[in-house]
Amino acid sequence: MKASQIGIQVLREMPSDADDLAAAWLIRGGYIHRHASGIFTFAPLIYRVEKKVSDIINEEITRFGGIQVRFPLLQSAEIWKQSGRWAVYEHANLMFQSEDRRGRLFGLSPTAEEVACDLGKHLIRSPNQLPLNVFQNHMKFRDELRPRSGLLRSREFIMMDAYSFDINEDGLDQSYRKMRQAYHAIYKKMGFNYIVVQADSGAIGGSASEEFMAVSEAGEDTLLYTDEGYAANLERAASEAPAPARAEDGDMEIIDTPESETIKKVADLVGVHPSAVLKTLVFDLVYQDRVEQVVVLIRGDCDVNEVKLGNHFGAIAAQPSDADTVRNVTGCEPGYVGPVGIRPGAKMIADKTIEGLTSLVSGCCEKDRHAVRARPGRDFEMPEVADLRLANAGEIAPNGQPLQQCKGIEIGHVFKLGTKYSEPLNAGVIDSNQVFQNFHMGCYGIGTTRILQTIVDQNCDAETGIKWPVVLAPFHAHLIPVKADNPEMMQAAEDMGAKLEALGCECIVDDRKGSLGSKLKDADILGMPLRVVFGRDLADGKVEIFNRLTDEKDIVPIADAIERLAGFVKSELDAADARRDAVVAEGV
RNA sequence: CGGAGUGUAGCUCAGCCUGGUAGAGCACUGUCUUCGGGAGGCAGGGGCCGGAGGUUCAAAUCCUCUCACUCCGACCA
Repeated sequence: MKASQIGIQVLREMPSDADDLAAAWLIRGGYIHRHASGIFTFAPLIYRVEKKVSDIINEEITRFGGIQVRFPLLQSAEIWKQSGRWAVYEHANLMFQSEDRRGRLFGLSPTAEEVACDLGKHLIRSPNQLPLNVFQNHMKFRDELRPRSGLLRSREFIMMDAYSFDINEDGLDQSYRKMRQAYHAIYKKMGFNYIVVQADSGAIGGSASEEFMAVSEAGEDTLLYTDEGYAANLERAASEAPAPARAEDGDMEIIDTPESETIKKVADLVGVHPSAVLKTLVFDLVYQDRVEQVVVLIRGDCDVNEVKLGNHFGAIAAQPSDADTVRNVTGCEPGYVGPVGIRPGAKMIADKTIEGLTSLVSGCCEKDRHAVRARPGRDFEMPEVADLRLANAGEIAPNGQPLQQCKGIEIGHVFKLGTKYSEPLNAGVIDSNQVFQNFHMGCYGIGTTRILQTIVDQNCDAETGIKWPVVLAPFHAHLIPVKADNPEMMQAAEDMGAKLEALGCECIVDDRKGSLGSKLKDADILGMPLRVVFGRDLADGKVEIFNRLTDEKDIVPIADAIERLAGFVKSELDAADARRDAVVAEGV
């Protein structure tokens, strides 16, 4: 393929507004072009990568039992209302919604549980047809409040989404494990550095859920993990809270604490550790049809995990209430709220960190005053207790090991949905006992376009550019004749290109005019793993070959160059397959 | 949705405060000289200065309103 004929345009400077290095390289390399906020055009080179990524995904999902289908992008509001998610997405304002000419409501698919469930309902008439696992690799639309980081959070993207149908939980377990295995095969083959973490189910819902996270500083998710066995998204992670400071018992007393609206100020003023202070917060619980408030009690040195709180009450979301709401609920100024003296009838809940504490500094719902030596159960009623605490690095995980922290990009997610969708959509089959059973469903997502940028993220440096791994590179070798108008150099490059292609090494011949320096610079940025320069050594029948992945440079005869380049490509592709095969061999 | 910014050539930006013929570098076209890590000369093409109103003899520049985009936060497969 000739470089002049496939629309290559490398920018001289970094795009000024990119917040993400990998996105900046993709834009600068001319791989992607921003059309509007969170919407991109894919140029020919990145399209080739997308194709390779999709091929690997489709092949492995198929290997592990998936069967490819196509779901509508434009989906009727009716089915979303049946599952109850129209309101969820409306609340988040996340779905592109519009009307047809007759005023019927439609939404652009942000995900496809409803239509998948509907397909299952029509396709499956007998338990003998189970399990079924249908998947597609297609566009998704989400009207993100704030698109950012190039392809990592865009409003239009490609996602592989799979939906499994089983007749009972054991079947679902099996389907779930197979997909999990398929994911490992896919990410190993692509060469990702990733970990699997326990996750919150979010708007999709369901029980078990795990995320596949590419380890990256550019990631939006914070992950907590231990050396062996435990890893979780911060919003889901559990840990033991550090032991609280000892506090002196005694009778409760109300004291003056002027201008002490924060935990730190109160603790300093009274002369205790923050862990001896009771933190009292008011949250809005957002439901489909209403918003309620709840007062949360937690130890002063800990923070509330809003996801855990929302999940506990089955709410769509939990968020801190504004100051006026706090006043309405508690009858006092924010900063001095406490269970002591709170307006009667307020709904309350306590985090586990409060259990067993006998002497706390607490707000007493009077401005500039606090209660000291307040005892739960004696000085105020102890409400329901739950784990609502945000875990921190350094604390002890459920497996007894200390938690470490890193950032991650979510490149895949697996969910056990159970009957969350099949029940409201009335989807299922009659089992062998003549009893109707709702499908036990699983759903599974891989961010295909997100992978494109994540691969760059893990395979680039800030100074020179991208270094595509061989399995996903748009082309394997970048052939550069020093002078494009020198017939011998051009001919040599084209000859070698043809021979390499025949051996499975995809080539791009840089036939563009321009100095060698500028072409090498472009090659650095574009990041093909192999490079050949046809120049002064051609007189001796030699070329310079350069391996960007190993940094090896050599001047060798043309025939040797062909052998080494094709050999390298083959060994890299074989290695990728071997990584995949190792996963397959593990079995399910 | 809160906060902070930015819209001038394909890209990066200057000009705006203090109104007076629309600029630079890169990219692009032609040409000559170069020719192994972003070469140089000459000649060119490319703009309703985001849009709409206003003020003015005169607006990229001042005023009002709008739209778009970016960053931080909130939110989020």
